[in-house]
Parts: sequence; C-alpha cells; structure tokens
Amino acid sequence: MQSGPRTPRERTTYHHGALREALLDGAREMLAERGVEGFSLSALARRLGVSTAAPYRHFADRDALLDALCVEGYALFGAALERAGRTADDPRALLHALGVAYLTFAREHPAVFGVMFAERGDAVIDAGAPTFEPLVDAVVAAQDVGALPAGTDPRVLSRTIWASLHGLAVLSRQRGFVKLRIDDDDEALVRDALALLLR
Amino acid sequence: MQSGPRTPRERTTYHHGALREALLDGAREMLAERGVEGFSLSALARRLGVSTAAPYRHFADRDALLDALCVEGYALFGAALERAGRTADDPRALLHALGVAYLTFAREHPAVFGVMFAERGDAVIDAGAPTFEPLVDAVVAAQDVGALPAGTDPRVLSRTIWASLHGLAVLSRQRGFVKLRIDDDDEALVRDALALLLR
DNA sequence: GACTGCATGTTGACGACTTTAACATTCGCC
DNA sequence: GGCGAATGTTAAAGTCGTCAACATGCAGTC
Repeated sequence: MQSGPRTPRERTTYHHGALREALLDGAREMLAERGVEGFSLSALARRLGVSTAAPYRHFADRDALLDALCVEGYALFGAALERAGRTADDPRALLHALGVAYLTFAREHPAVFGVMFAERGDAVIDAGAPTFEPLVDAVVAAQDVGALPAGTDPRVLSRTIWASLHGLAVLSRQRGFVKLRIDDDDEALVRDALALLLR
Repeated sequence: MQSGPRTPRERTTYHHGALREALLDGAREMLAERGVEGFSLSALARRLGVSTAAPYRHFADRDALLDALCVEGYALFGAALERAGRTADDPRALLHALGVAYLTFAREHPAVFGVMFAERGDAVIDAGAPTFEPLVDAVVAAQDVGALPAGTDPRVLSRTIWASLHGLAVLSRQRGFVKLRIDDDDEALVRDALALLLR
C-alpha cells in the first residue's frame, strides 16, 4: 500500500494504490534524465513495477500524460513567476526578476519546458494562459513609471518582452549563444536585454 | 536510372541511383507534411520504394539524416537572411528585413526550423554559426547610425536582438500569442519589437 | 456479512519503428 | 574480363504504443 516507488519495485498488492501520481512523478524524473526523445511509457511502467498497459487506465495515451505534465508545468511556472514578482517593488526590478525567473525555470526544468512549448493540443495552450499574466501586469506598471512607452498597447509590449525572454531561454538552453562566443549567466542575459528594451 | 520518386515507386534497376538525395528530399517533404513526430525512416524508405535498411548505407541512423537536414536548413536560412539584407540600405530597414526574413523562414519551414533548434549534436551547432553573421553585421551598422548604443559589445546586442526575433518566431509558430489575444502578421511583430529595441 | 459493480491491474498480442548482420547486385577501375 | 567497393535486399532482434480480454479487489447495498 506504499506510494510510488522510484526503482523497479515489486508490489505485494494487486493494485498499485497511487499509480496516477507515480506515473506523473516518474515521467517527470524520466523526462529530466533522458529528455523527451528518451521518454517511454513502457520504460516508465517497468520502472514502476507495473504492466505496460496499466498507464492506460489513467491516461488516454502517451501524449495525454505529457499534456498533464505540461499543465502541471504551467502551474509551477506561473507560481515561480508570481513568487519572483513579489520580491520586487520597482517596475524595472519587477521585470528583471520575472525575466530571471523565466530563464531559471527553463534551465532547471529543461525537458518540461521543452514539452510545454512544443506543439501540443489546444487544452494545453489554454492551461498556459494565466501563466503569463504577471508579465502583462509588470509591463503596465513599467508604462506607468515611464520605463515603457505609455501610448502603446500593453499587449503589444508584453508580447515583445515575452518573446525576448523566451528567445533567451530557448537559445541559451540549447547552447545557441555558443555561436556568438559569449556564455553569460541568466542574470546578465536578462540585464542586457532589458537595458535595450526599457528606457 | 531516374532520380528520386515522390510516391511509392517501383524501380527496374537494383540500385536506386540517387538515394541519398531522394532521402533528403523525401525527408524534407515528410517533415513538412507530418512534423518531426510523424517522421519515420521506414515510411520514408517505403515511399521511395526501397528497403528499410537501405537508408543506412547513406546515414548512420535516423538522427544523422535529421542532422543533415539541419545543416541544409542552416544554409537555406542563412541565404534567406543574406538575400533579405541586400534589399535594404538603411540599418534600421536592414534589421527589419532580417527580422521579417527570420519569421518568414520559421513560418515557411516550421518542421525544419523546429528540428534545427531542437537539441542536436555539436556538429549541427557548428554548422549554424555562419547563419547569424548578417545579424551581427546589421547590429554594428545600427550602432554606427546611433540606432543602437555605441558603447555596448555588439555581440551582446546581437544576442538580445537575435533572442527577440527567435522568441517571436517560436511563439507565433506555436500559437503562443493566442494567450494575448493578438494575431498580427510577421511584419507587425517585427516592427513592434524593433520599435522597442532601437532608438 | 455476502453480493455485486466498477475502478484498476495483468496477459498476450498486433503492427510500426530503429537498427544490425548476412547476403546480392552492380559500378568503376585495373 | 575480373574484382573490390558501393549500394541494395532479406531477415531478424528488440523496443515501443496500444488494445482487447481477463483478473482482482474496493465500496457500497441488501
């Protein structure tokens, strides 16, 4: 009756007891260890000491499990952004904190981050919607103090800043900046980007 | 002795004659039609009317074929950027043209673009290096006319602008901006971004 | 407390995929 | 003309995703 095991673990009970959570936990681990390409439902079931058909009692298919992980990821991501935002008072510092949190999340959960922003169903996209609200709020605050042009649609500004952060996250995650022969940390990446974006 | 067929095509000769090119062409098509997930070496071989083992005479494995496609893609991408750059004289117009070309390439070759910037080997990353030189050159030119701060390392500026464009490309490609309820075209995305980045 | 239904697991199988080893054919060169 | 290397084929192993048929046990009812 114990909960999700982490290594190929033999069960005494016929029912696992908490397979759904164990699948999510295990999938998260396997994703972190092997990446999306190396993620296999069969291997996951094996690791949990359960038959390869068992996961289908909890998820329609492999993609549904990944979708669930995405939704979970968006919640984590949104929480991280919101937490980071609370420490800052100045709108510039706020945007900086959000940016660093953005890159940090991408660096700490590279596989989940990758899956979250890969081609997924509409349900996943909808789940992601609230995640980025802190960013829009911060942009509006920055407009109020003149750090961003007041006359422009805040959604347009948010989109640009979001894209900049996202691009930094994606490119640094896959060592894209190696091509420019600079290898700065998240802090510097965000600082330099905001130096250009804000006034 | 004819070259690569596009549909399951029967051959009269034992040797295909141009299997390597046919594989690359076919892979490009299949990638465009079905995306990376839907890309299968077996299906490709079948479509070319060749055994499933045949591709292994030309590529070490599935990934090697995709790598080759990436290298090809970088060349195409770089050429597109360079071509777009030639039409503009003003550095601001130059950056704008490069940006639009960036988004256009991502939109027209979404699958290849995705593979190019997915986690790939070092060889692929090296192959991508020259692709982004036009961008660095344009940044320097923009510094000269005061559109970008002159005192800053151009590589740092390039990195920021590159990330912005890349983020725009990635997020608009996967409908990320749906969350902000705006659905502009590439032109508008780039214009708004550069309005913030340049002075 | 036995009965029963539903959630949850297992078994076994199918078809597709990647990859390899062993064998066949042909091209190009001496 | 002959021969080796390049390029195909066949057959197989091993993995994976998925499903149908069957087994088990938990929960609630009489």
